[in-house]
Amino acid sequence: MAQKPSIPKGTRDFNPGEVLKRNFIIQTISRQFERFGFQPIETPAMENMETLMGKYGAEGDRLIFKILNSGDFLKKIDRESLEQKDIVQITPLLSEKALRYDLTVPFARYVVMHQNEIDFPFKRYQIQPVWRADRPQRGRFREFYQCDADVVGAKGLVQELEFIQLYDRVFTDLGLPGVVIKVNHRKILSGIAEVIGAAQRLTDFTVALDKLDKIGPEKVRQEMIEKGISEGAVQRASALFELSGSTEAQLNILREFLSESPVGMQGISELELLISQTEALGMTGATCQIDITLARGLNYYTGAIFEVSAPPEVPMGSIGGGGRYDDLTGIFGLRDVSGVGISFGLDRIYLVMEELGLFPVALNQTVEVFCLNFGEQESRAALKLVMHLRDTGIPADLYPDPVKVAKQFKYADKRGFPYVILIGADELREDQFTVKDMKTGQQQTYAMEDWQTFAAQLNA
RNA sequence: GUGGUUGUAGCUCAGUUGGUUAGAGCGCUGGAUUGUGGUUCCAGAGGUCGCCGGUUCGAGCCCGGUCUUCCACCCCA
Repeated sequence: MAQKPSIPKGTRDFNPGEVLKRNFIIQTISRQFERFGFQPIETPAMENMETLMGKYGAEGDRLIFKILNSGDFLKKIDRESLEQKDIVQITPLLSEKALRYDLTVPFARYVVMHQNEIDFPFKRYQIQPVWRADRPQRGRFREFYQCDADVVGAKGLVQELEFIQLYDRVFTDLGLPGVVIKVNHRKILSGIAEVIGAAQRLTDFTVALDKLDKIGPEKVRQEMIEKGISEGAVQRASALFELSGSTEAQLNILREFLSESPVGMQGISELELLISQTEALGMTGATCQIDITLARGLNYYTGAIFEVSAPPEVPMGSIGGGGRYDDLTGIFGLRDVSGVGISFGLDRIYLVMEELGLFPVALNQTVEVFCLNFGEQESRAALKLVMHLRDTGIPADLYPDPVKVAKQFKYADKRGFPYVILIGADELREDQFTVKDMKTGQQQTYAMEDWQTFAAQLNA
């Protein structure tokens, strides 16, 4: 009995039209990555459990897909640990591999393992799927693609500057308007926490602050207090909740607020430099603005942080993010390697572009010339012509069976082929071929030896 | 992980207070002078109503479970 086929929750099939559009995005991104000097690498879908666990916080560990060991793994587990039902204790015995959760941690592992072959500073890009055991929602999948570019072994602020330019160029090439690149600096956040006396609760503070534009100042205050930040501290921070105005004005207020915090002041001067340099360089489409509420959950960031929001008319959350992490490879034993990186969320960019109708229409027309099949003799002549066209670089195809002409035309129409070639008994006899323009319906006959004339017209 | 939501033909959906052989549009297949598609006309195929169990004389409809979809949290691309 046939079973009804299905695929796991949060995963998708991609049909030909979708793949062409996804490839368009991937090609646009990777072209710019290469133009900016990044080199491609790939890493395995699965990593050792220890490589991933503990890198994304307690919440992240829960979302890592674990791979069940092969063989009689239950034999190794004693009755006692089974009966205790302690997941944390038993998991390492059941599973020693997991699907990668992002591309940054595998990259850090890669850098450490290949440190002797790598010429630093190393600029790499990587476009591969990642997996998260999240609950699927719109723009949220359990299998999705990240497009990452990172530099390791470079401390200068010029890298951050380059990443803002890279974001700008990619979104310009994609034709996605209204993209805003929000920047902040982890040291500013540390400084604020320090000044208000909540340095111990930096993560709780930033996570709550990050929600400001979503839930409003009142709820943010509430959440901070619930997380154990003192009312006095929250009160002091409140002054920053309504921070607005020009970049200049915001920085001035921050400078005053953080004057007692050397760390905070350092963050301000870096951010200020970044913004002014970006303005000096100019952008081709996107805009760049300071957002001190931008926090980004991943706690390995230590310097500038970026986040790219979808255009306001499409509710989608962020379509990219990144930042500087001073010690990502430290946990794998390689100290003092500073890194900066950004990521593009392919699947969300796809949804945004689809919603706004921004994909070039020409993408789905793969085959340009389609030859009908009138029988054995005729199709042999047709195939010869098709091969000539293919060798000229024109995508051409031949219907495989000599079925009814109406059926072949119907097929050509549905596939959207712009030109149909007929070589029937008449054409074969006269050594000719007839071309039908499917849009206008007009037909023209060429001598077989003049096929290059036809090919030249297509390319014109 | 918490709370809610959805599931009927390939697709989009109807289906009255539980009551005979479950419908529509689109799509699909075939036909309307065997070398002409996208428009028209005619005919046809296609469903164990997500799955498992329960209530009932009787369940697409009620109840429980499960999977799936989408949404809000959490978190994030």
